[in-house]
Amino acid sequence: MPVHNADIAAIFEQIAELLEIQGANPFRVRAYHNAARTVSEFGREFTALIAAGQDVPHLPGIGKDLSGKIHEIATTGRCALLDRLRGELPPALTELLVIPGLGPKRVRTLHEALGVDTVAQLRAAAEAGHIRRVPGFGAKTEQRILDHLRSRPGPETRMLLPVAAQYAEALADWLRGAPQVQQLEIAGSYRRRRETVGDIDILVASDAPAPVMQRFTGYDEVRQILGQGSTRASVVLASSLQVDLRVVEPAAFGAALHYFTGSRAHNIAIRKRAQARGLKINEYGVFRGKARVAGETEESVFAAVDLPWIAPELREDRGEIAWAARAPLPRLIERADLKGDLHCHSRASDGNATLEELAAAARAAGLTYLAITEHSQRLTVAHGLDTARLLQQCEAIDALNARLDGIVLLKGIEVDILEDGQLDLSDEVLGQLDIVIGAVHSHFDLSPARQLKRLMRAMDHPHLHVLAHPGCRELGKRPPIELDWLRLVRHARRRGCFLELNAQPKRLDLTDVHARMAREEGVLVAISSDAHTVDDFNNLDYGIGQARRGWLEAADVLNTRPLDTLREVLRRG
DNA sequence: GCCGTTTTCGGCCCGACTGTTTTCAGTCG
Repeated sequence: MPVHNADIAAIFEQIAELLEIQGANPFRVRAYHNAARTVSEFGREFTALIAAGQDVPHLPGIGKDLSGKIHEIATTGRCALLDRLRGELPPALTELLVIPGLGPKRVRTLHEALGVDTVAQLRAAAEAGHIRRVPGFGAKTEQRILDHLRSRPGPETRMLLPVAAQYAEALADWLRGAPQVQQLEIAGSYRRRRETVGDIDILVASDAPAPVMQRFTGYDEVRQILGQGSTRASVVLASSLQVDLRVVEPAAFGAALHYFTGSRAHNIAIRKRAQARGLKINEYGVFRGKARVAGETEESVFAAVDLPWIAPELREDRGEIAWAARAPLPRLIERADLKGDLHCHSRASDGNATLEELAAAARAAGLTYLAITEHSQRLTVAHGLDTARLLQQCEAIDALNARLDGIVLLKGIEVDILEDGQLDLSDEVLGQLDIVIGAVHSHFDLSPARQLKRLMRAMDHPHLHVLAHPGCRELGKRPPIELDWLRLVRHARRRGCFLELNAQPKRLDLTDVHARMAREEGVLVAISSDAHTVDDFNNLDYGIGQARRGWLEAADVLNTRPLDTLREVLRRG
């Protein structure tokens, strides 16, 4: 069984949790948590690197010991430290940590006092009334555990960004109705434009917190109030979305916004930087001793630690701080930079709009060209086009272009990449099109080596311009295909191919990490709506968010070119 | 366990809220 980076990260997470329950040095615990994150975000598979005879590369927070463990896990699939810890503590104890109110200390106490090692044993102990008798516990804690276990809401679910947006924006509007609200921002991973969000963080500036808090907990979608203080409250909405509200005075809004936007790792790094300058940063401002020296705006907070403002999408502690300290950050792409869209479907395959309707909607969305890229014949469920139908559509597009104003339709196809890397239509017909995007819609589970070979072979094809939704994932449904991404990206570079960043919120494929890899390797990215309806051009906003998380500038994106430049770029040698 | 314009040792971000206490530990973000 191949060992993936995700497997290494999972082992580090479990080591961290078991060490925590053992009461180990919290900074050692944090080192393992950090390492898990770094490993899972690293662009290449360690197993592949090591198999190629290379060393584990130097990564921040990964020293001699941890890089040795990465090597150990990648080559053996096991980790001696984890095996030892599992012998010392029942591994199932870590499953208790997800229960609200139970952290490492209390889990350990329950283990020692009551012999509780599993969720089932915890439930039995709670039902028998044993937990309330343990020192440090009480009736309320016991009840809270029981409530959670009885209402067991299944595995932790994260919402797609546009789904969360509906609930979050409505609640934000409701809060803005309070006259005491002076400023309001939805912060957290929502503001960082992560592809999914686990909860919503709302920040309000107000001189009168109490009525704001009251309005918040009185919102009619609130199902449960998890906690409520004078400046902070947590609720669960009927949709199961958790929302946290924080109210601060206006003079602290910038500091609080920075704090509440995160990511946590970014915040920690910024606060460390402040420490080194004799400053302290918290949600109330930047302080030298007791004097507040900054905090009204985010810019002032960054300036206090000698940094320019860093866009929320970059705040993941992926090198943005060191970068900003020595050079200008990328000027991140914006929606207005997009000149066209290179992927959509009409009624001819599985879309539900006509060519004319799509053209009008694209023009209304500010675009000047739109590639029509139906599925190809192999995808029968989507009414994929064979050669005859494709040529018919080309004629229809020519005719339509003659009448259209302000937008040009490009003749294209989303051609299926077959299992062996061949394309689903002949060279002859593909050569007549303006643009060919290729996509995998089957055999997602080939071995990484075969999958890579398949995609590289498809890219070798002289007429293929863009590899569409390269990871083939659907968030929450289908995992990405497995392959060595750096080799794929470098092959695209050699062949003059481009990689799509599919902007459908359920896909957002490329990932942020791979988009950044493409930029660093000099491969242009196409941000495409994959529209199937006239409303789907709104997807482009989500694609832009993902692209910004991948550090992309307008110049890194294929479809920021005006049409004549685009045509030149597509004519690859 | 990591890391170094104070440091190879001794630090490591910071505060709100809850429940169980009677001054605070634990959890959470």
